[in-house]
Amino acid sequence: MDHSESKHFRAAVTVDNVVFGFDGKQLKVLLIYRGAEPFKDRWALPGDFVPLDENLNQSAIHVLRSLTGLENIYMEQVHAFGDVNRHPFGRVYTIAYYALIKVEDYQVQASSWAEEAAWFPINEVPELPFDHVEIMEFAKQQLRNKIRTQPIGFELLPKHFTLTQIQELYEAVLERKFDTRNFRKKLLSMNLISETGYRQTDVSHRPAMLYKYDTKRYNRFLERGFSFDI
Amino acid sequence: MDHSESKHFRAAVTVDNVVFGFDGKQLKVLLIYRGAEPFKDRWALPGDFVPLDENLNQSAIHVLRSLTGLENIYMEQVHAFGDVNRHPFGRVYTIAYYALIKVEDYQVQASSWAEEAAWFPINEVPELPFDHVEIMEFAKQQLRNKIRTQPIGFELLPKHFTLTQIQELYEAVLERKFDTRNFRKKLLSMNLISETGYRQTDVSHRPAMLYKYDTKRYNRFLERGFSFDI
DNA sequence: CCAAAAGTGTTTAAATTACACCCATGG
DNA sequence: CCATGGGTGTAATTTAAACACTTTTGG
Repeated sequence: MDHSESKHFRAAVTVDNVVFGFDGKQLKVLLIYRGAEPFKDRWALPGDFVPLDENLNQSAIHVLRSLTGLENIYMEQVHAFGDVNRHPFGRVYTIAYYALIKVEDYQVQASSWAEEAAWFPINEVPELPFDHVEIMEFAKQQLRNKIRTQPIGFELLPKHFTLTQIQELYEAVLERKFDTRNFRKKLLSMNLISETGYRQTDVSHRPAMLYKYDTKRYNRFLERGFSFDI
Repeated sequence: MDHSESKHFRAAVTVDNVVFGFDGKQLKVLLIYRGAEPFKDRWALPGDFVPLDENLNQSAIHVLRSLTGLENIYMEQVHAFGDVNRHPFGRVYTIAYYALIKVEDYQVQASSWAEEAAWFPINEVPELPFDHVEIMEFAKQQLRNKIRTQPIGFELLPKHFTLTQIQELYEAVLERKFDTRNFRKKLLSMNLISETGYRQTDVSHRPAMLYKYDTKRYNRFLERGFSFDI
């Protein structure tokens, strides 16, 4: 008996990606201009159907690359959305993923049925189709929870970074300011990062020390979680 | 054009529920004895296909009731699992949910295609089919994360409870002991619970004060999250 | 009066907060 | 020499941790 013909095998599954980008100042989100139905000619989260022969997690990565050109991005699952009428074409579930990347490290290039791909400041996104507003809110909340309990943020900075860069990242994501001294004290006391010995060059002020992070300690923290209550 | 006939609408979606039960001493998980293929005659998480006309979250509740008789249980989504070969019948995604309930408050009764439904101590579960081991681990981890950042646990105790009951719950979930004095100090300082004025009766030792929780403050905490680092 | 669990305070250590000025570079 | 962001320390407060005995009830 071919179970694929049974009454249950009539659903479709998509992935929707919430790619947050940090440009050194503010938090942005990557949207595409849809060149296909439904909701053609609308800005939306980059998402597409999951092929039947592709694993879910893999598909999120592929869909993102296909629509926006972004590659080698670590994405984390957020939540599954499955209301009956969330998609006009039928019963379409979506699994949302999110990532946080450094805007200037990646080249965004719309392709496939995406006509454009562009960054929007997190507080200035256009009206979104489907349940994409809800999805974005979920992802934003998860990003905030994550950044407070996991040492996220290092992997998305350049290999060598300044303490100010990390602080600005945390401030952008959590939408609050930190005291520089206390922030550095806390960050350094975790021994997750160490000086490279190099400094910034060509800046018209005192050049900042460049740091790198300690992969081993970092992974240990990832497993156990930590508390970034500052 | 009937999009439901398109190549993408050939997937099925199930929900799998990880119901943790607390019996006052240890943490258990609810399994069913499968009376249907695949994996007939095996213990497994209570899960089933989501009907095409039912919302995902609703379905988790219905499936649980249908298989185990459990009603009025608050369930939270854990994660979506979607590897290509996770199900022998075809492309079947599953969305995992979890709940934490008090064992003695509910009557478990297998029905539908479940032949039995029973509680297993969390460290003595039989071999599980599908990717149910992975799902359970995910749920366990999420429960632990949750209990440390949200005041979970009150809603699953009786309306009036003793401080010792809460402490035992935390100890069971987090698998560690707490100092009674410090635990109480911390819990009471949050002002989430208050004395009812009543005490235990018919216990052959000093009767404990019964507490209730303050729904308003509780909800405020739920929104903001909190840190239960003790 | 015995058993069993409830209940309670203090001291020490650690973590967090608040806060203001000098430093190094490019132009 | 000016503008710019980098960089640093200490004191006060808050929070967490360790730790042992008395109380109340039923039997």
